[in-house]
Amino acid sequence: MRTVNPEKHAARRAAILGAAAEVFAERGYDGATTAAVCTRAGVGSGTLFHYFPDKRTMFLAIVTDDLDTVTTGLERIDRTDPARALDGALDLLTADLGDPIAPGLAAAMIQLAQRDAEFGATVVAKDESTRATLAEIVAAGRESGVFESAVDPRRAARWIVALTDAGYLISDDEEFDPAEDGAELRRIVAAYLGRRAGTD
Amino acid sequence: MRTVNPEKHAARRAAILGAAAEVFAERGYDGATTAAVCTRAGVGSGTLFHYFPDKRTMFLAIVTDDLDTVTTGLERIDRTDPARALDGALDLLTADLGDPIAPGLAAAMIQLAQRDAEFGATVVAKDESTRATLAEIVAAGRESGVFESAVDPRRAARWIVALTDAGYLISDDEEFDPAEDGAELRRIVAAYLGRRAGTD
DNA sequence: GCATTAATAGAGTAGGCACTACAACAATAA
DNA sequence: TTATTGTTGTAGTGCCTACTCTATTAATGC
Repeated sequence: MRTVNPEKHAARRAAILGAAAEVFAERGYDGATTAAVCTRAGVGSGTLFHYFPDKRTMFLAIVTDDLDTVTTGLERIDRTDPARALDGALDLLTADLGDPIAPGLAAAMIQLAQRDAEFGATVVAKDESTRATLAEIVAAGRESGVFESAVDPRRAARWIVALTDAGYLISDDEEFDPAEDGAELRRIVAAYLGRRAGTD
Repeated sequence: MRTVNPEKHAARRAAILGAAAEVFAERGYDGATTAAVCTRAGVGSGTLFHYFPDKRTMFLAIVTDDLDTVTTGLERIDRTDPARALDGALDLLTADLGDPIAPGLAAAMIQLAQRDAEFGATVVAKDESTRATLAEIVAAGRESGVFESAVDPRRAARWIVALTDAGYLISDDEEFDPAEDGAELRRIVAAYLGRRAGTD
């Protein structure tokens, strides 16, 4: 008999996923070849398909992990103070702004979501929960008077998510600085919501 | 003898480009097949490659046309009044917000720009000229006191472009409304720049 | 009408793709 | 050691890709 070594298995799997994420980010979903992933991960194709049944599953594993981190994080946010809750939400949404593969991965996601109905549905679902949480925070902030602008909470939530997405798209720019531009993003959101001075 | 009919040639070429734009938007650059373009345009592959030497040239023709429209438009903007100039620039940047193929095309652009150095350079160049124009408008507005926030003009220009890009990203959403959300985008920019009330 | 040649379709081609079959290997349990 | 079984690499396999070749059609000038 021989038993499985779950640690080694998980480590190898993670290494392949890391290499795959880089390739997907650089070449997009269709542009990424399994051969390129094998080369970068330093494994043969037999090994690759021993760990993952197909290319699509590999991509889903990368992306849904990232999305889950955000959505579960948002659920755990303490919403008693709207200003703090907003800060926490923005922290989560902008957590990977410094990651160089983030913009490419985001573009690949958009691409596949448009064609793959099942994948698109899961992305929309995750997005919806993010928006719902943000909308609640915005609504609470307006009621308590912390946010003074007359924004529609749902529309505001959509735009805040879009704004963070936009951050990822420009994050491969030479002039982009994760810290500075992260702060700028917060300033834009604060101005948009009419956040009272001294609450940040 | 027989001469070329430039009108018919141009018309056919435009028809193929239109079909190609749809396919590129739906499937991304690598996902789009020339066969799919042929089917949608209703031509054989021989015809397709009679009009375009290869797939890449086809994509460049679509994208550079779009980019040129924006950059040349921005150059022609009357910059005497910063508030009006900003409005005009935003009009140009958000002109295609209602176009259903815009988000897919944008994603395909990002994807190819990351891998194709020459194409990436032209995209960056166009982007740079857009940013430069916006930065000038923002700087002028700050000097004249129309924009009251202490923003860095270049950074603000980058984020305004990012914000319009964000608009395209969410424009395939069910809840998206070109008119309403276009207005919301202007509100965000106005709040961000601290635009004095009554100037819009 | 006739010659010329642009325009077009469609079969064909070489290469690259995701994925598989399989043999060899290596780690464990007895 | 030996049997067992997860793990790995190599050499495919058939399909799909961008693109080409060639024969045919049809529009023009004389």
